[in-house]
Amino acid sequence: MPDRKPPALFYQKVYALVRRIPAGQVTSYGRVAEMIGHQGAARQVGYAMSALKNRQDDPDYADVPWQRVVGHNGEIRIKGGAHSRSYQAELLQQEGVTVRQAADGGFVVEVETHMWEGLLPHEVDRLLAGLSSGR
DNA sequence: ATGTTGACGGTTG
DNA sequence: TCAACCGCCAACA
Repeated sequence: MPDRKPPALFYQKVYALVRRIPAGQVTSYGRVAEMIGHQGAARQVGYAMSALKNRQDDPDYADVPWQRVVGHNGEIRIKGGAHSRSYQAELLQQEGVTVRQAADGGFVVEVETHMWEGLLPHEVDRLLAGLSSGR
């Protein structure tokens, strides 16, 4: 059952910012939280990513590049089993991101070369200005 | 209003 | 080093 209610404001902020991550680069849950002014809310950013799977057929949210958000150390943290993690790794590799496979079978993005610099505070302000009112 | 739930991140032993 | 804790805080029941 897809979720057709509009997402809560916090989620909208997360999605708006994640859409700005350039292809071929990544950022972390914690950095997303910090940039939108919710320092320490990294887990909630992950929760927002998880909620996207209920909106796959909603054109307003189907284009959010969720695969570009990883753990602060580059670790792929998506739940849903090994298949989901290898899928995220595959999507990233397709856009040119270096992903290594760790000894334990997990995947780790090479953050040293692919970490996104992020947006400046005033750029975030502009991006998030007047959310909540529209879709 | 209150308790539970996490696609986190930092600390501890 | 690495696993186990534990604080975090918005959403949701």
